[in-house]
Amino acid sequence: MEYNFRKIEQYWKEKWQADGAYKVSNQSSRPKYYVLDMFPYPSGVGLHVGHPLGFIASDIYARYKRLKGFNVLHPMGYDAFGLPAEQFAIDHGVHPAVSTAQNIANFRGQLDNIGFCFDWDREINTSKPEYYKWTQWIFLQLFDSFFNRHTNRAERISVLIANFEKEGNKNHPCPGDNSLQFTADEWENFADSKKMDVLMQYRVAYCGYGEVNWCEALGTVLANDEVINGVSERGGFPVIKKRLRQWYLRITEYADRLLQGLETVDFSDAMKEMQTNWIGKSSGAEIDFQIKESAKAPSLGGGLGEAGAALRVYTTRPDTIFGVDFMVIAPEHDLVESIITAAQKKAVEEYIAYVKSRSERERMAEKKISGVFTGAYALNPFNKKEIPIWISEYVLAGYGTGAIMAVPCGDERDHKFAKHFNIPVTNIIGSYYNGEEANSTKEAILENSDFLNGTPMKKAIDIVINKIEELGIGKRKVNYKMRDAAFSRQRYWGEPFPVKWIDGVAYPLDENELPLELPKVDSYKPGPEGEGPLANLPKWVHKDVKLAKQFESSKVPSLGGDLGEAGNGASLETNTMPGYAGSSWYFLRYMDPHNTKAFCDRNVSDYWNQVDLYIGGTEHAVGHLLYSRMWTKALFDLGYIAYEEPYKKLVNQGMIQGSSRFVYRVRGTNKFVSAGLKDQYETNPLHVDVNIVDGVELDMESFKKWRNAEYANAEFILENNKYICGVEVEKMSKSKFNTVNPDMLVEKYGADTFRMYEMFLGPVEMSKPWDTKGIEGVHRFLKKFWRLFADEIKGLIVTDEQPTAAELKVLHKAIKRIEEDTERFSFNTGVSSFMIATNELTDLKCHKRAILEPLLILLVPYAPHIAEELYHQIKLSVSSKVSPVGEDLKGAASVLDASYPVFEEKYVRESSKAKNAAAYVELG
RNA sequence: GCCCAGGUGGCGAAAUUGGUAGACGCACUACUUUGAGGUGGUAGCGCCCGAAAGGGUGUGCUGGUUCGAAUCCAGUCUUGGGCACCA
Repeated sequence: MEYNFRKIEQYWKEKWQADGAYKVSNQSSRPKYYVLDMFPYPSGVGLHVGHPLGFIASDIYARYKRLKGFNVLHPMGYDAFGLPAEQFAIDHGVHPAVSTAQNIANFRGQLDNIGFCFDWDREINTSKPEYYKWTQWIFLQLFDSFFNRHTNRAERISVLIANFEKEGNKNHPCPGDNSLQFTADEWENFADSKKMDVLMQYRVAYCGYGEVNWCEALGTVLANDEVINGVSERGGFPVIKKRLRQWYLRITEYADRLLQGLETVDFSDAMKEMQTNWIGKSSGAEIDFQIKESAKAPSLGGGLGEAGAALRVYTTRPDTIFGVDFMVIAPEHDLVESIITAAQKKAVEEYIAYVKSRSERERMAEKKISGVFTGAYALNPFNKKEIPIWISEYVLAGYGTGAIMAVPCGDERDHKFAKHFNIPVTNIIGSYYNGEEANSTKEAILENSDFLNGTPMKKAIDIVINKIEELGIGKRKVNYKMRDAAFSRQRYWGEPFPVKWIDGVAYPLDENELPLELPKVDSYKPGPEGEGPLANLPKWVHKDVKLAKQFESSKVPSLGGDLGEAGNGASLETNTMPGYAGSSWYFLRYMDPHNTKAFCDRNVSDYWNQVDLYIGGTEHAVGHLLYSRMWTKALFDLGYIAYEEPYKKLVNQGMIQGSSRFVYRVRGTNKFVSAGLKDQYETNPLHVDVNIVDGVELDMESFKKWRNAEYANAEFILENNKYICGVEVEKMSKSKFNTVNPDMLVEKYGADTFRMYEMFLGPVEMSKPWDTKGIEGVHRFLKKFWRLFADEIKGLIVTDEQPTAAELKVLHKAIKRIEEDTERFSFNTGVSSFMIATNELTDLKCHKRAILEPLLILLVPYAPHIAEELYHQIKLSVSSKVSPVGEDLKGAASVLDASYPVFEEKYVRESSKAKNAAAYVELG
């Protein structure tokens, strides 16, 4: 009886499916546990080898928890909206729904190969109307809400309206426009459209304007990633900044709660830090600097500030105000136009044109200092010192007020700027400043600082803030680096907004009109004026959609005219939602995936509660994780769920990178030179398929046959008779020929070996290049493990003999270590622990059931197929004395359900005994 | 540029957290099983000197703290991830 993994895995795969072994009920007397993977985007290249890493880890943990007696929810689905499918459609004319369905089928096949315990009845797909109906529904809830700063939570917009009617907006200053103030009477007299405009500036999901990277030639908006040196990555066309109407989520209102929530969840410190930095809370002050009247507009009254505008800056260090040697404003700043002097006009315009071509990323990463003087001066509010105002790309319009007061002696970037443009530096920190480098200390005693001379900096911060508040030229201010989340895309393959525009006012669709289905299009080309492809469908855009009843009842007066009539100017929103819309709430849908009445039944979401364990990559640290946390908080605020943090514990799996191999072609020849000798020639490196390279040694015959014998006539310049390839670690990608298909490995070694090998590679959290070397060792372990149970000739050799002390010690040591390793997600050492126990039992020639069976059950999470098989072989053989070889196992109860309590009651207790025994041994 | 993480034999790594560095596995070498190939088994295996016994040295680099550092601190180099329209 040999280890025929193909037969075994095939058998159990089918049996589990037939038995519905992984079906999870929403009702159970067992405690619940929710293990969630970040669902994959079903890309055309199939499941990449990094995906299984996280999936296997979560699968092991889910199975382990099930062993421990929990009712475990462990679902899988697809984040199916997104740009690549749309780009594929543009390039190949295949509808994204079609290519996505194909990709999903492909993914599913690959996943099934690996023996996961997903409950496939709960599969979700964010691009299906049944799913995105609820994404749209949640959007409507966000649209119908505002963030009440007094209660610190989202509330219905009707609450706000009632408040406006009673007292205007004096207690609810407008988050979108600070200067907006009105009384109850004024509100009452606003035109309907004005009321809607005002409300829009309060909504949690709102429409506004924002700058985007616009490529005229491609007719699309581009990500910063897709812009390189001012031109598009695709095609190399010029890219400029363009102001477009955009939807946003008012995530900034949740900034404090997003920070506080971090204290209640079990994320890594690094993850918390990244989110904290992203939110970027800082406290300081906003200070107005008067602008000195310039020559071109002489002040008649002669008094300062009479007609002069003020430049408002945000600073965290008001204590350094006497060290301000210049001001810098963002090139997009509103004041630029009005303050530049005639002499500087040309230079400023040239500079702004240059900045327009640059992405935000480039602007921040730029080492070269650039900027231009406006010709204007601001006045220090305390000593009226004249301060030159500059423009530079390192100040971003979106952060703070888009203007800074520069203190070169205390800020490195300001210092470099000052040195570069020969601006004299005022030293206010005495010996802390050496003239060469800025020093951002807070310890100095201030000098050259007027009334602050002799004051320690830390004290001075408050003194200055109090003073400017007294003088009415500024105020204490908490600032966040985080901006509201841009929530619209000018694309096709995403959720349509359930919004209708009438005379420039946005109205929500009625709930019963959902889902607003994505229409079929013939062309995926963008619409006019930066609108999405949907704008090319006038019939769809103007189709008759009734307005939301909630609006008629919320005392926002009706719109006049019969909306059912054609020609009322109503049109549907043509933008679509971004990729993160569907993924912001999907963990809830898994709980109740077929519900047609609600996104998730409240009783069900109460039962499953938060995700106990969430596994996914750090690349989502600040995107998806923050958005889904915010959506969860909003749903909580509005009373739809009982908790405001989605994920209790987060484990970040590392990224599996590709290990690329290169050959070096001597320029202009058909000769390839080995890596060690390549410096002696002029060469071009060429990616070569990792699958025809053994380690670093090229299989030259395979190379000649590679790519339809493109290199059939290749000649090689060898070192030590070998052709050695160059190695580089890169992202895994088809074009780099560094992908290793998991299917091939499963075919060759079996799913159990593949699972254990992926874990054996190293800690789950760590990134590492994929390397198939070593998989043999894991496979060998499984064969060796099998031989503890079965002999090739004799068949099953498990006995009912009493175990010896030495054997028990091996077992208990193994149980202790494997349990600890599994609990702390150290699956690599978990696998090692299995290997050690197997080696020791082999040395002891131990084939006793009392030892082997517990070990077997412990193996279920790691290698479910072989464990189930052996478990049933023993059961049949030892209990009925019937040789199980070739026996039909149908009808045997699965270890996956019936037998778990056995493990729970019998072996866990022995495990704690083992701990005591181990402690005793150490002492004695 | 800014934020986060990593760097230990030829290779993947371990060291349960400041206490014998390199468990476990790969590769390699020798022997062994087999008609042969594969498989299985035994032993060796950080580097340097040495036949051996033994000695020296060793966790990216430079310093520091400590009786003691892969582990803590400062600086530095380097690789990977993120930086808001990739998901």
